[in-house]
Amino acid sequence: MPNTMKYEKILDALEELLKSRTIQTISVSDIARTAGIGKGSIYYYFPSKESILEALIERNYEKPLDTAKTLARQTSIPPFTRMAMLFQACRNSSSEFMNQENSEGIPVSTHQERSIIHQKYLNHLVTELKPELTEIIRQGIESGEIHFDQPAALAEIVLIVLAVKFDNTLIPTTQEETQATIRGLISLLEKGTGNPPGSLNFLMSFHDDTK
Amino acid sequence: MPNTMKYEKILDALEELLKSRTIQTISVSDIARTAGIGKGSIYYYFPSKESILEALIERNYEKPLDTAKTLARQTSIPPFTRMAMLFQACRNSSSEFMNQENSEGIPVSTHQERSIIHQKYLNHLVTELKPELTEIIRQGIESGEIHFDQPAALAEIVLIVLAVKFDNTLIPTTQEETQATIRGLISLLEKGTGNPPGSLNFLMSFHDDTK
DNA sequence: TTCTTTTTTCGACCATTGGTCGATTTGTGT
DNA sequence: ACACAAATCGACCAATGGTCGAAAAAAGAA
Repeated sequence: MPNTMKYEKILDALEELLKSRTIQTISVSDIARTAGIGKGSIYYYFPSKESILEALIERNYEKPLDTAKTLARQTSIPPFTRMAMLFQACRNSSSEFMNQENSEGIPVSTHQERSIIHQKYLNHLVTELKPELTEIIRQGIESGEIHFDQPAALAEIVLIVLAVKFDNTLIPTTQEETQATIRGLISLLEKGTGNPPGSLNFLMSFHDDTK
Repeated sequence: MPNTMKYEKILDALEELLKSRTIQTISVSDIARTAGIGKGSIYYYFPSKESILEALIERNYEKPLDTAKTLARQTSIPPFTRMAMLFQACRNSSSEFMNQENSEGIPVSTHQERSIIHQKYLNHLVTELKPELTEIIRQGIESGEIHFDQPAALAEIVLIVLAVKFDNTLIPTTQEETQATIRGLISLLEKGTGNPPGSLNFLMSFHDDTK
């Protein structure tokens, strides 16, 4: 508890700098200056520049993912509703600090430079949420709302598609295309889980929020 | 036609070096030395180090993707068979120069460093193959073999899942898990396209090749 | 061939970076 | 007050991506 303060300060500094620049253009000295500490101190808390970024990513994901997890455990709520909530949480966590700039006007190369972040995001989101979504689906199967015999696989498929589409830099497409794909996924889910067409449309709701 | 030779030489050099090291640990001087030319010449053909990598990736993807494309156009072959062939092509192109090392023994951080390559791969594969797979599906719909009203979305979903799972570094899992997910996808496809269970099992065939 | 002009090649050079290190300060227990 | 550990710092280092002007090759022009 003595020194966590400075540790967090470093993360804050990087987070701040990351809003207007890419990791590659941010030097360790920049981080130190922004954090208001000496450069040497940085390496007292982190072994490398890369590790700072990883720690920041971890920090930012923990919160939304944790809430999503506890949310997912509310067995009183019907499975598909919880699924929708989980989607929502995904979406929020994704846009949290990935799309700090409206991605217009940023050259393609800059997108590329963020690849480590995006990859980490994809990995975290899917691996962390897969057990939760699997459990939700399993409960849905038991209660007869979902007809599919491979809950884990289904969970992973859904998460992969959602994560990739939410992070619009991995495969940049227009809003319309993204929506079309999500709609297709829902359609596929309906037929695949034995639900009538349109019954899962409410899963889309998370996607047309304000802004 | 005069100087393409040296251009290719640079790409060859990077490709060679990439087999044993990561991009970040390869300096432009290294590339120059390996290619047997002066460092300055590199910047005569490429504007930046990053661009060399991109050109290399482009070069390596063109071949397998082109064959996959022409393959996909053989309307005489039934849709699902062509789909399987396309999957196969995906798989080959993915393992071509991503997994040059047996990924055992490589620290996680090293995996991360390759993220740009993997991201590029994912993007290329999906965007290039989506129109082709969409067309195949569309034909399958017309011929009554596929019942699904959003061919483009379905194509993208399938490609995303396959591309992510083939590239086992984005979300590293065990072989068994990967297989389980693919099996789930096929299951989902069967139910989603109105085909009897097990009828699309042959799509798995591509996955248990030698080695 | 010889002269001129353009294209290509090169490595010394530069600014900057990630990371190290010993010195110095701050904190803590006795 | 003392000793000892924890924490802080910025000068310093080796190495990097990229620049530049000079010089060699190539290509015309005569």
